[in-house]
Amino acid sequence: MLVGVGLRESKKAATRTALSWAAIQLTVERGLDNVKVEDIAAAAGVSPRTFNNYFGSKAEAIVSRQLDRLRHIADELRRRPPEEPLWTALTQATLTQYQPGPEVVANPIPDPVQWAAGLRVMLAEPALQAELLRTTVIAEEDLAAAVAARTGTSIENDFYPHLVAATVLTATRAATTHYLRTESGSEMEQLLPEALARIAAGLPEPH
Amino acid sequence: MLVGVGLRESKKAATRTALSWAAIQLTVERGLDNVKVEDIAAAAGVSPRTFNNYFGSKAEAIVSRQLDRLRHIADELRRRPPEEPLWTALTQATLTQYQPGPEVVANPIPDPVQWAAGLRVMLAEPALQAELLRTTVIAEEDLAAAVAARTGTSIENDFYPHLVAATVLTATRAATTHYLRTESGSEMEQLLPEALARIAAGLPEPH
DNA sequence: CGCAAAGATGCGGGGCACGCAATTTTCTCG
DNA sequence: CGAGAAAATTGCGTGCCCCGCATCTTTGCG
Repeated sequence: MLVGVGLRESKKAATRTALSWAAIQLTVERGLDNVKVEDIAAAAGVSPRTFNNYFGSKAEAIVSRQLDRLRHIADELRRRPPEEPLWTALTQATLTQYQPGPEVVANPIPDPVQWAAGLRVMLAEPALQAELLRTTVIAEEDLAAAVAARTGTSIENDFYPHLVAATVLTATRAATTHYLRTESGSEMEQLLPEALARIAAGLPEPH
Repeated sequence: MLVGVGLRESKKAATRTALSWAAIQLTVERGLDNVKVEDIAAAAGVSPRTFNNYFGSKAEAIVSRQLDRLRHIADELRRRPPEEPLWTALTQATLTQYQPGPEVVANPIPDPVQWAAGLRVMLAEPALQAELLRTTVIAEEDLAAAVAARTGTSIENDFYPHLVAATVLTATRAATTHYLRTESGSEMEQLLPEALARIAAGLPEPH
């Protein structure tokens, strides 16, 4: 049996997604400490004990979708034509992350304004911030490997690929934060290329 | 009464330091989940309940010294002469972090090799990684403010100071990781300037 | 010296993470 | 198809953590 196509695999994936999605939704609605693991499990139609078979903590469940998305960046980078300049490829690869996936389209948000407000509250939770940062470090490994492959550097001995990966992911985080801080004068599709362009230019002082 | 010089203040600071130090030491020795809050409190000569008056979690206690050190970077940056180029000042400011403070000199490590090994195990703990990353984000605010002051940009409206602060702190983290990953061919005093120089040059591919 | 403010402590509760063993579901192969 | 193997789900019990509240002790100040 090929991996990923059996009934088992698809059910597991579905449960995992349901748990993560339920965790996010409930947290955005009520706030993190008004959501018990019991609630999340119930919303996903599964026993409380099963929740911890999939995730080690509430925070991990909430953050898992973000981790999945960050992991795609490395894949996208590998997919870019090799003759493309590195920073062009990196910019394009990171931008793919902001195209809404099918699962978001399928689940339309009832009240976008209220949702955005809840999201901010959620992201202000220290425990979630910490876990969220950890996802970028995990994805960093993948991205560093892809950068190493593209630039002919070594993932084990060279500092370069790690530094580039860390910097790129930091730039996306900084762009996101800026986007949330200011009441969005500009969109991510504009902010992120700007950030990466600045970095590729060596972050010179403005004007 | 001036802040910070009363008996009360100094006792509080001492207790805080003792708790954090005990938490680190015990964790390096035995591993995170073989250390109970009770143990840390006992080692610091204080009741278990008091521990949580100072820190919200074990992780926070362990990480608090690192946070203190990162906070100094912004102060150091402000102390650099204003005519100094930005990236020179940033490099110097971050380097001060690696001069061992008086409390480390006073408490000599019995077995440096074993200590280093324990440190690695400790830093591999997911919960600690997460909390450690959070400290950099907290320090990032301070640093961004200092960068804004030096470059005449706005902490509220401009993206630039945040991007610079985030990138610099990420570089120090990447350098630390590289230092721990490779069995230290080079020291931090060499690695960190290299990282910042690469960034100031726009991270070009190494020929 | 005595009162007010602030910190330390003890107690108790809610909840989370996880090990273990039993049970149900899915897969594989004769 | 059907039986046994493999894997996932579940229930139960445990240890610990974090925090609120009330009380007691220490420090600060006039």
